[in-house]
Amino acid sequence: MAAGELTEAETANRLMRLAREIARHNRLYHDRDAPEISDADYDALVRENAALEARFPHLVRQDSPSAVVGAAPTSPLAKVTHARPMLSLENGFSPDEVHEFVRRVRRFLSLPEDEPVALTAEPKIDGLSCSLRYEGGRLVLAATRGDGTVGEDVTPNTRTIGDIPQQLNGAPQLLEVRGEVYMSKDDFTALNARQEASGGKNFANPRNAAAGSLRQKDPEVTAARPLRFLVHGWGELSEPLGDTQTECVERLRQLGFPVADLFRRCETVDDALAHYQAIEHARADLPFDIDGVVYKVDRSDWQERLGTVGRAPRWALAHKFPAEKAETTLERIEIQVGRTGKLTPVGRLTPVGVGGVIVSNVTLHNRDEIARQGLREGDRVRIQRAGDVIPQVVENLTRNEPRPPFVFPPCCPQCGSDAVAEEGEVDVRCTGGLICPAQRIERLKHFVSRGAMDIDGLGEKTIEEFAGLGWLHGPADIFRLADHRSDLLGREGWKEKSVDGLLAAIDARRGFDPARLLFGLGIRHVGIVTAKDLLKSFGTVESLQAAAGEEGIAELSSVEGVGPVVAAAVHDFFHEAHNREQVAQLLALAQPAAYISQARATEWSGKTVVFTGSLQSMSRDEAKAQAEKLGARSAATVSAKTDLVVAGPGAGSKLKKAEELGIRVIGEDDWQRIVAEA
DNA sequence: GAGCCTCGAGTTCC
DNA sequence: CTCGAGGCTC
Repeated sequence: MAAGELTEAETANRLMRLAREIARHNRLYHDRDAPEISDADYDALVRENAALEARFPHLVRQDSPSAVVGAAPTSPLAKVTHARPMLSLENGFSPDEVHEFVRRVRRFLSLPEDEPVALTAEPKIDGLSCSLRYEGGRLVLAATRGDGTVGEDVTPNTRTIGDIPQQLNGAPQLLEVRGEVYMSKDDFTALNARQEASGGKNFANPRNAAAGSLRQKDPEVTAARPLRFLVHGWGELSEPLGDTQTECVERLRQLGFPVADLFRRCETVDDALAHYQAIEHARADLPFDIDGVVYKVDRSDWQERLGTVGRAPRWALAHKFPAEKAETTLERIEIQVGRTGKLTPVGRLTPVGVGGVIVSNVTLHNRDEIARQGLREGDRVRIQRAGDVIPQVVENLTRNEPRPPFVFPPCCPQCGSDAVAEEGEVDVRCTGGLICPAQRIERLKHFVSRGAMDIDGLGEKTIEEFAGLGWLHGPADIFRLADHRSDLLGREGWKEKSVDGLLAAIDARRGFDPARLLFGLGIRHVGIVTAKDLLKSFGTVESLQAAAGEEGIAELSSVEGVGPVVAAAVHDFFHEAHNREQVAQLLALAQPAAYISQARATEWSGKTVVFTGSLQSMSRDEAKAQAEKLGARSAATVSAKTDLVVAGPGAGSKLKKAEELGIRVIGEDDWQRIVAEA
């Protein structure tokens, strides 16, 4: 149906239908993650809409799909698990923190104070990280960072980027190059001008433009976008690239990868800080956006020893530029109720641009924070995006205006129960528990959320819809949704395909990971890590419940990482009759699998190692990190549970105790041999 | 008893 | 991503 064949009246009618249709597909895609039509079909609808609007500009609707922000879904690209995780970086904001970083490095490696620690320093480009895998010199796989473990396959798209070589000469057999895909400031401006001219959507900033351009299903779209690439690291390798970061980067440059002009080796912290200044100076004139400077320990062997903590390497630091700030008006203060009953005040702002995006909401954290800043509705405020992501109020510009203070509600705005702060706590909580509809619904959302049961097609909106119909009171009811199949089929937006898709997704979670089910219950202080720790000790949710019942606090506290507060929370949860009832139903309906520890089973998994005496070749932290890499734990004191003691010179009482208990004692050299073999 | 590290909880925008 | 709290180490 070409635009030219329609009369004006027919066009208006068609535009109305398109608006309705596209909005419905957006809902299906975003809220339910259960699209009914292919991306190509969806794109065709959007294109038809754009064509009609271009031809009849005066017919463009208030609710036009082209005006709705975030309307177009990004295509679902294939998922790729990284051979080695793509790490994030620790952030620092001041020269002090950079000095502290190097001190930490020295301490960890047991280096003397005067041992120089050379660093590399390079601009931190504001684009998106990408991993390029070359086998036999050929580009075989390109993936976005994603969550660091699993990214998206963008191989065909990266083949259209001129900076990225398709073929390497003299490269290692296996080489995973990592770097930043970005768009230059000039190209971004030009692209937006073109988008405007063709009626397409504007991008908020070069970063979003780069991300949107790379994550395209159709590589021809990517090809038409001016993307660039700069190398900054590597992943899996069949052979080392060099002995230092500088050498490795130089090798990659010779292989044909672009390296940032401002990449430098710095002999001392002061050199590095001077280079930071130089980069900050050059910032405005650089062709691309940057948000800081990245320092890395230059020596590869030290990088290796330093390893990682959490999801960041110990050998790198991102020194960020001060956050951009903006002024706006705090129009209203609203109170949200979370799944734990916490009342969170949220500020609604007159929308304002900060750091490349429009911000209209800001969290005000809690009652104390509002009081500390003297915030009231109508105040002018200065805001910034913390770590360039989460907006926060940094200053109340009109706090001296004589107006009454904001009154924090004494009751839950959702259920009317008392809202109180516990002794010594800053958070105000609704005391209504499951009486409170907000808490009930938030808990259900948590149960199906990505980190917990992760049920496809059961998003927040759907939970609200079903709870509103009275179908969901507790998590167990989710496994009974099949009973409502015919009712659901009668509802708008639910066709046979989407209903059966949802029911299949729920069925797929029977026999699922018990740790995620336990986490999904939403017991206070029990996140995914603690849930796993508990199951490691108790095996099943049933035995955990049994242990938590009578006098359970002591037994729970014996679990590593569980102290009196967490133990009491678990005990309290299972003490409540309706929780026990829900859990019983849930276990019967969902029948979670037996818990399997994720850690690789080695001869060291689960063993406890104690280091004592002074260690020569490594610091205590490094020794611990080595033990954890083997799957073992390190403890401070020798007890009957200790499996191995590593004793250095000067070991005293712990060594004696180990001998008394007949525990295996080895020296540092033997330990290093064990580590090297593993 | 103080300081460090890990984990949990809440939240923004796209 | 940040903040605070809980748990552990020294």
